[in-house]
Amino acid sequence: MSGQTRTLTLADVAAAAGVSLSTASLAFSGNKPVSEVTRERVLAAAATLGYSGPNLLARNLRQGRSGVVGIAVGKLSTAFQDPAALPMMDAVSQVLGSAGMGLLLMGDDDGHARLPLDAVIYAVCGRDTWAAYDDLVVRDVPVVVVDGPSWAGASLVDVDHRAGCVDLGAHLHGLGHRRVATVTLEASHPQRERDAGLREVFPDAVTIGACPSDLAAAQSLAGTYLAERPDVTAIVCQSDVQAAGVVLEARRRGLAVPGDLSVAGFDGVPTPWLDLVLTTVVQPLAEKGRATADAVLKRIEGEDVADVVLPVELRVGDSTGPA
Amino acid sequence: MSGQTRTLTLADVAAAAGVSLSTASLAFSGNKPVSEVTRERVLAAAATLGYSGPNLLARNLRQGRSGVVGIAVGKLSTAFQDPAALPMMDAVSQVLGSAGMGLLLMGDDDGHARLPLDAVIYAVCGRDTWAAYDDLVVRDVPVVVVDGPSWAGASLVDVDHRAGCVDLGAHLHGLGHRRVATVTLEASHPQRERDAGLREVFPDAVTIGACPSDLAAAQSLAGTYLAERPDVTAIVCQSDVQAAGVVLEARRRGLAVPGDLSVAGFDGVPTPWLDLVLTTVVQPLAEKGRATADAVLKRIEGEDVADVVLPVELRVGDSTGPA
DNA sequence: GGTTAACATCGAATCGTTTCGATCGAAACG
DNA sequence: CGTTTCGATCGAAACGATTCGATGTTAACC
Repeated sequence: MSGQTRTLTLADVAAAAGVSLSTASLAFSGNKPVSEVTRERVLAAAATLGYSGPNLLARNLRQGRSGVVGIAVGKLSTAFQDPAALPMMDAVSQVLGSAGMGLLLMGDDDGHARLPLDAVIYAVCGRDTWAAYDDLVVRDVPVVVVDGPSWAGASLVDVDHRAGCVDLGAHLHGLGHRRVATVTLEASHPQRERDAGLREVFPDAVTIGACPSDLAAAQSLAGTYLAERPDVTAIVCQSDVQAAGVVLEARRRGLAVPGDLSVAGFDGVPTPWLDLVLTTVVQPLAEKGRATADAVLKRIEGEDVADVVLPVELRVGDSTGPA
Repeated sequence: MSGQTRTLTLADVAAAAGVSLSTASLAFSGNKPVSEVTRERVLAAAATLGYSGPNLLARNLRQGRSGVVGIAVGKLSTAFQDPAALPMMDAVSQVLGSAGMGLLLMGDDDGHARLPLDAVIYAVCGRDTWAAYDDLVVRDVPVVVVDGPSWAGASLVDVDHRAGCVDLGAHLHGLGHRRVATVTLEASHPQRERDAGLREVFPDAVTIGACPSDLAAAQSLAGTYLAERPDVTAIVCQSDVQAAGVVLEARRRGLAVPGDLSVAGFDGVPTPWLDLVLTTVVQPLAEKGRATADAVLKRIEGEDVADVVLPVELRVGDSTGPA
């Protein structure tokens, strides 16, 4: 009544219920059996007092974990624009969520060093985020890296970029293509692996250039290249979005796809701006996310985790045809 | 050497440095002045022992805050597919980040009730997330709602959807349009406001239907409508993505935009799949994000925050013309 | 009927800081 | 020179739970 109402604690509830502090704690957490009648008495007392449950910060301190996993994604808006990122993040969030943990976005910029994270995922990892990595190692925070490269002390979840591109190359070679060009991503582990895979089949593939997974960027890149009327019969892109851009641009210039030019992508994401099925390498995105989350949870429990490399699958669509 | 190395605490550092625990704490936090020589002695001791800084969970408990702000976004992949969401999130993350706070994604599904959040943002708030809202109120967690509706106890950040649509309607009316149709979003506060605004100018506007902010969905919706060869001269969409879909579909059916049909959108986001500038209502997305983050920070400090309604701006592009 | 086992409850220790209030010496002031 | 002020340091009290080990109490078993 008079004066500031002090914060309610579990001790207050215990007193009101006529049980010990420890019993009240058990009534809430259920970590050890409590008789039904006592539990109800405690919960009733809590309801009467208006106690809204154990203080989570106190629990965190005692248990030595925060329940929060960070995910480094570089610049937010860039990272999420990649349609391949979303299904993965979705799966991660779902698995962690059902384990009672939350996913915290870590931009490049800011001082997340001050947040108590139970683990960190390096997903669309820019070079910039590596600095923070050392700090995590010092603080013994488990790290899981998605899409390589492998770091000391970090667990790895990856897909077999290389094999996928080999398959794709073989497919094109089988169709009779001999002169192919490629649109790549900016330098990164997946970029290097995919390129290497393609070059196992076509060592002399022409690199048109690198650009982000962005429709307009790929379109303009393809535009300047196609303007020179090159004699390639196929263009392999390192993402479906790029491939879509190339298809649109080719058509704009009067080239039939796949009649005059075959185009292939990577990822296996929806391409709503195309009316054909893209030939591409399909990543198991959701599974990648789940594997990542599983690795995180295991690492938090202190278990060792073997690196994971998931298989990919070539999907032959309508965007590739005989040379 | 022998045995498990116990966790290092600030007390160990203090002892090694020959100062009191409280002084050691101050040396790290800088919350009160400490002589230069003592600070260095403490930091040196910490470095020698391999102490990686004060335990953040303990600090959180003591200070009564976690440094984490939740953001409710419904299903992750859906929320982030909306290009209008990203610049806002980006701004939120940036402002919070520079205040040393982190942004935690809250999906519909899971038990984020167990995480100690300092505040929660309801952004792309589905009906589903409301249940959790009551819980937040009980626990006295500040809530900021973006894009309405206003809830008891929550701060509000919004843009003037209604006025924007009135302006847009006036623009079309000025061009001579009298029969217009509209593509709306699923029921939500912005949806209702935008519709109401349009109907201030065109009370009899035909509702084509509702769909998510998704190119393909809008395209198919527009397709079935345009197939009936309606006599409308303009279609107003509640998002730019929808508008882009309508433009593409109209052209596919041989209608010139804006010659035969004017099309307008809402948001002011890039539409890379169009070669024209969309007439639209431009939201100040980054500012919306900043305002949201500011409100969050103030509410955490216990300050009261006035609701914010940001102005929008009509951008006349090439997708609308005389009726 | 005596020995175990299982269960419910309790008291006390612990998690590792931050921060309040007091102390002490030195500098500033009139 | 006596008094105030200030800065640096310290000891002790929070912060609010979880959990270990101990203590009765009752049920089960041969």
